[in-house]
Amino acid sequence: MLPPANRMRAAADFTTTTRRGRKVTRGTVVVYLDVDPDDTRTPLAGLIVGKAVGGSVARHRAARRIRAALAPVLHDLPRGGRVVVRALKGSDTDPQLADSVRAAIASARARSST
RNA sequence: CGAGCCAGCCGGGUGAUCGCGGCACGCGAGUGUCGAGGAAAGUCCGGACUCCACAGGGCAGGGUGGUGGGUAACGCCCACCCGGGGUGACCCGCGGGACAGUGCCACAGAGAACAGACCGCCGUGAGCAAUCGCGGUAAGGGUGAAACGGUGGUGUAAGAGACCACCAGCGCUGCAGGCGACUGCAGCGGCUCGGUAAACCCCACCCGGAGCAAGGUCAGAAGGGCGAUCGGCGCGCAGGCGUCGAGCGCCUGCGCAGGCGAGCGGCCCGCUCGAUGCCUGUGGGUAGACCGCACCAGGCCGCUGGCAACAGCGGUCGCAGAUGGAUGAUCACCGGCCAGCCUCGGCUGGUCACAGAAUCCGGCUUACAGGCUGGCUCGUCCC
Repeated sequence: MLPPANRMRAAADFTTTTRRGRKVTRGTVVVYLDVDPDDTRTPLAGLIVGKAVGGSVARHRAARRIRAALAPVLHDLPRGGRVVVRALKGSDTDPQLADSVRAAIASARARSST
């Protein structure tokens, strides 16, 4: 589970990140990354897990695995960083899930810094 | 040993690293402790709790349906009865009423609900005859899920409960057993009556509405407006009188309610509230925070009562509480299950179900890889 300070809770954060942020698709996940230089808060991360993933058990498993993959890379993000990860069908059983999440974030950072 | 019936239970384990939520303690870093299920599911019943309504009565609407018990309650559970199935353990049944009324019963068939006559049988008339007409009949054939009792006899032109005996069934009476549903025995009766109520309906009993986004607190305007009671009357219960009788009318007693204005949650009679109020106006909000929110119809053990469901008493335990939503991620070893190989004990590969709390309990229903325990029945063999 993510530390409380890094959890994205407000609906407004979700909409701005998915609209303004860099979008990178890898494997069974879609990552949106947005950096707001005027915001000095710690980086926030949020998840979108729809019914396409499966039933309640499958959705929770996908969310937990994505959060676990996200935890080690969160502190590398700059202040004001906003990450939203959307789970696609099959992500609850995808063995490469953690690699896909980290690769997508790295790719999005590389593109936004240019 | 084989086949089967019933009840209860488990439903991965251990370790390492990195994490999350609640509670308690601590100034703090932190420490300790607890952290998904038998179905948490479907949301189909029943309750607790909350708000609204609530004197009482009637109508409408919904539900339940053998009997007795259990329970906070139930459409649940237990025991029994009845009907059906099985050699048996045992299983199955939305199990009141079809002489209160109405409706419906396809196809086939001559005829399907005050039955009916196709073939046949019998009598009679015509005809040389084959055959045809008229009448009688329902024993035999045929149709159907179902054809208005069965067997034998008397009887007859042929036949028929037309009559007789026994049997089956229906109804009534008596006796015996049972708290009861009901059962057993005896007698009598008309001689025989269809099904469907998960069709309307009738009977008995039960039910106010909405739901934890219930509901409450933070939450607070200033200003303006709105007010009053003498009607002889209402409802229920009991008793009396009138009446053929009554649910009708009158009288008496007891209990409840109380006239104006406003409001009223199925409808009506009617009822409720009334200045800490209502209406208006203005400002804010569009699920924000906190409370509700987790210790109870509680789990386990023992004793007592009961066939049992269950109840009583004593002891003991503390058992999730999130809100973009915790209860996990990764790895190693072990263990199930399936397949292949083979030196019969291992190796290799695959796989480990259904499913994730959201106010809380009691049930029902549905889903579920694999496994364990106990009791019982039938068959075969041995002692």
